[in-house]
Parts: sequence; structure tokens; C-alpha cells
Amino acid sequence: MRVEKASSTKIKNTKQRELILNELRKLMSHPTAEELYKIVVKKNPKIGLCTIYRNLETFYKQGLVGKICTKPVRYDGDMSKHSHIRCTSCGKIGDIFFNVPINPVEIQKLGYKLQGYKIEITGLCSSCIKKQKREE
Amino acid sequence: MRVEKASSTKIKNTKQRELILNELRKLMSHPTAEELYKIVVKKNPKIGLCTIYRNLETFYKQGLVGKICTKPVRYDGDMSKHSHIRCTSCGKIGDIFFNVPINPVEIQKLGYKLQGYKIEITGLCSSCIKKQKREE
DNA sequence: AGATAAATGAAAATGATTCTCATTATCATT
DNA sequence: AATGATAATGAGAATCATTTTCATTTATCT
Ligand SMILES: [Mn+2]
Ligand SMILES: [Mn+2]
Ligand SMILES: [Zn+2]
Ligand SMILES: [Zn+2]
Repeated sequence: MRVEKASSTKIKNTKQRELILNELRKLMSHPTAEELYKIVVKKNPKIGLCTIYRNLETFYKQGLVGKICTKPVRYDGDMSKHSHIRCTSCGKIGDIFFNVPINPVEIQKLGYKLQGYKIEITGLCSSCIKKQKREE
Repeated sequence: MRVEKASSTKIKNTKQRELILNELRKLMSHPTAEELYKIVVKKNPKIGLCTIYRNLETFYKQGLVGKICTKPVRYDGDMSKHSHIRCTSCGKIGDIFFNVPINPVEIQKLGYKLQGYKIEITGLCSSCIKKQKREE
């Protein structure tokens, strides 16, 4: 018995999709769906919040945007190879442009096939370091 | 982001707390609060699910257990230094006992004070690799 | 244009987690 | 052991980010 092949659904290019991706790519920040919605809705007042949710997830699955699994989830229009640091004091997400290589062979030895990895770093951002010093 | 007040509250040792921590430490797995509840409730049928949630989070903040920020969140009674790999096919979480060092100085150069980091690896577990091959 | 298949938007549902609050347990002091 | 102070518990309600449902609209193919 033949098992149904993994979905071959054709993705359609809608105005909403284009707008959402463009606006996300313009940003240097890592917005939540809600935050991006507030920007996008100014250019298309008819757009629905769930369309933002839906498309961000689609973009992520297509490898078009990055996803940061905070709560709420944040997305990243910058696909260059980098990591993120979350400030434990103010919650801000910053970019960390340096690389920690993981060797696929090491993972293979442990019985797994490596597909991807993310490094989630926590720390204090510069302004929170200053704030902390002032309070001392 | 909520700024944590320098709490001076004394933590009391309750039977529930001890039971939850002991049962978690017995496991080799990475249970959710709900999964651990199902185990714990057999030994204390009066215990409430929210007590599991509350204490797991307390243990995490005390550095007694590890936390894996999947959805739902998973906890780890094993505090030895290791990373986790999530199988993208079956969702299982496996332990990866090798180390990827991050240099605090590198982070400092970028204006941050490093506090911690986690590496979240994704891939295929051995049984899902086999399953995939069989289907070819 | 007409067919068909996917995307949208509004509203409702979901579900993991957190909150509230009355009650109970723990612990340091008498 | 009794007391008092305070933290923890348990039940249920609330929260809220995200997902689902479904009627309608839109994009794309022939
Ligand atoms: Mn980034
Ligand atoms: Mn582990
Ligand atoms: Zn900060
Ligand atoms: Zn698997």
C-alpha cells in the first residue's frame, strides 16, 4: 500500500506574503508575530494577525527566515549565519556574529544524523551592565 | 521582562518537593510537567499538577535540574554538562555528551557579559534513520 | 474565461502555563 | 509540645500566544 507522499502543495505568492517578508527583512530586530503585525497592518489595514502567524511559520519552514524559540516566538529576517544572545535582565535579543562549529561526524558517532543546531546564549547586554554598576 | 526582586524567601522542604525531585532524578528521560505528574501522582494521589509545574521551575532556578525549552517544556534530572538533540521526525530528546566551549571573552568583546548558553541540536535519531531507509 | 487549489480573515478553540486564594504544612521559637 | 510566622499546596479560573475552522477570496493553470 502506497503511503501518501509528503505534501506537494504549491505555495501561492500573495500580496500579504510579500508584504510580511519584505517588512521583516527591513528590520534589524527580532519581532514577534504581533509586533510585525503592527508594522504590516499600517500598509495593509485589512490583513489579519493569523496571516502573519501562518506566513512566518511557512517562511521558517522554507528556510527564508530565522526563528527564535522564545515565548512569544520571534523571527529574524537576517539569514546570515549568526547566533543570538538574550539579556536576562531586559529580555532584549542581540546578534552574535561568531561561529561555533559542530562536527557532524561527532554527532554521527552517537547514532544521529545532524540536521541543524542553534546556540542560545544568555547574559547581560551593555546597557544592563551599566545599570547594574550604577546601582552598586 | 520582569526584574527579579532579590528574594530572601526561605524555601521549605515539603514531601511533594522531595518526591518530585527524586522521581525526576530516577528517570533517564526528559519529561514534561504532565508526564512527571503521571508518575508522581501514583505515589501521592493527592498531589496537584500545578505543584509539579511550580516546583520544576523552582528547581530550575535553584540550578537543581535542567530545562529544555521545547513546547511543552521538558526537564532534566541529569545535571552533568551535556547538550540535547531533538529528532525532527519523532520528537525524541537525546543526550549529547560532548562539549562545545564558548569563550566569555569573545562575548565580552561584543559588549555582553556571558551568563550561560545551551546548544539545541536537531537531527534524526537512529531508529528514524532506519525507518527512513526502509521506506526508500 | 473557467477550473482548481491555496490563502485569507474573523472568530472560536486550544492548551500549556500561570495566577488566585483559601487551606495546610513546615520550621523556628517558646 | 504548643505557638506564630510564613511558605507551599491544591483546585479551579484565568491567561495568552498560537492554532484551527470555515466561508470567502485570490492566484495560477489550462
Ligand atoms: Mn539575528
Ligand atoms: Mn539530558
Ligand atoms: Zn539588557
Ligand atoms: Zn526519531
